[in-house]
Amino acid sequence: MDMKKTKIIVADAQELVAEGLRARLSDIPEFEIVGHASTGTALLKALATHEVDLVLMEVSLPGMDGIDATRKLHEQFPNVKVLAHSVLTAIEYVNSMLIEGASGYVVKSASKEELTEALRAVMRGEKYISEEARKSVEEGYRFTEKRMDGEYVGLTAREREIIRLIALEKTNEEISAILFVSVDTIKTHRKNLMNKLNVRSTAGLVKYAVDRCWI
Amino acid sequence: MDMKKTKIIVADAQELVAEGLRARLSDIPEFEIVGHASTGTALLKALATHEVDLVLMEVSLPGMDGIDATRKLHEQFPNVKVLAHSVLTAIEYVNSMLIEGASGYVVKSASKEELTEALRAVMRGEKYISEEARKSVEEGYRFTEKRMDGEYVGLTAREREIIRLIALEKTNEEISAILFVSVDTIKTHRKNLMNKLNVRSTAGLVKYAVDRCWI
DNA sequence: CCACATCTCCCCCCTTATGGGTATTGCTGC
DNA sequence: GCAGCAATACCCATAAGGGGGGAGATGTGG
Repeated sequence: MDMKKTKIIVADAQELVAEGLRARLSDIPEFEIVGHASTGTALLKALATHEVDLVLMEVSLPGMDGIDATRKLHEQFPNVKVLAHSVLTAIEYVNSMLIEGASGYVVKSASKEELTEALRAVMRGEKYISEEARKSVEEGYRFTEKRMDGEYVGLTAREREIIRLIALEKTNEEISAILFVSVDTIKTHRKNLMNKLNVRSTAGLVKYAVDRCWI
Repeated sequence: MDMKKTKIIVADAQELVAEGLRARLSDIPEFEIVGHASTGTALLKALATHEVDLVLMEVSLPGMDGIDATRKLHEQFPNVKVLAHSVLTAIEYVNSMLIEGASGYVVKSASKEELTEALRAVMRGEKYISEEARKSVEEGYRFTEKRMDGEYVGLTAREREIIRLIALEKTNEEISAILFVSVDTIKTHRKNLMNKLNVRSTAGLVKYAVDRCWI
């Protein structure tokens, strides 16, 4: 019999989700939810003081999102495992989380059984990816020509700055004024962003920014 | 002593939120969560068979959103109270919910105490609106010239169809082909949408559509 | 040192969107 | 029947976005 419980922190903007998870896992003795963080920054702070085995990480987090939080987490706490836990299943998010070191990706609508199975798999050192996420990634590759190489391209800091301003309804000219660069530079960044994210208009960029809570 | 419990259904895309609410209200005997619906359609179906006093309604719901669901709910079940429960606090959502007959608007980050207070107020026949939502509405009026009259302008069915297609990265020409109308018509709708929602670009329209889960 | 990535800026050309009108049709409510 | 609204369509114009290319200035890491 295993006396050592797996200590879990839930990173999710909504505390209600954490409470729901706590209720859901309450009768499974091997797991214990020891805390909740509603932002990436709060999560890193909590990890510094608590002993934690695993983080159930939402991708959409205000401030620092789940992808960035996972990167920083693995730099500072390489032994803490991360299981992504989100409604988003688009290829960009799944790939980003796995690249940053997540051990799996469970959709938020997963049943109690699937969730516990995923948690156990991750603690055994295996990967677990929900069917929906896996399917979405496959279809993402099927319907795009730009990603057939299988390589994920992350955004640079500058690109994030710009996509955020785009989502805030700024025009290229306004953005160029804010960042003190030429309008052509913004146009170039915009083109690069659309190529990287495989979208064809402002709408796609905005959706990406909103999904990642960059609003 | 009141023997009659208030029967509540939670309408939220995430079942985890419903579980969190159940856990949160479990030690308050006057309330009982009798069900959960993850879409507006499912909610109306559940109301037809269950006896319910109040619906805790998320604004963002897949399929039929919370605003439409509240309208239909009040047509079919005028005695069921609705308490909006969402992360969104933008003026459009708060006003829309209240106009459609919601008795209050509680933010999702509200404490257990605030939530129970809101539930009790609504069951007494009073209105309850969270501070954040109230503030957002006031500021919405302060910073816009187009809404100073205080009148909320709802979107028509056609406008929703079009804003959805815009958010799906369609161009005006593609939308016109899908709906079998002229490009000029789409342009007109687009202009009307931007005026009604008080945004100045595609980005604003996309954010609105995403927030309402029209994706 | 070289390779690589990032950020910057420029060229050309074309499409699309935005903002101001006006106007017709049909439907609904008074 | 008339007022009001929704949906349709057109005119004018300018502003903004989108797609192709190239290219110099950094800094970082192998």
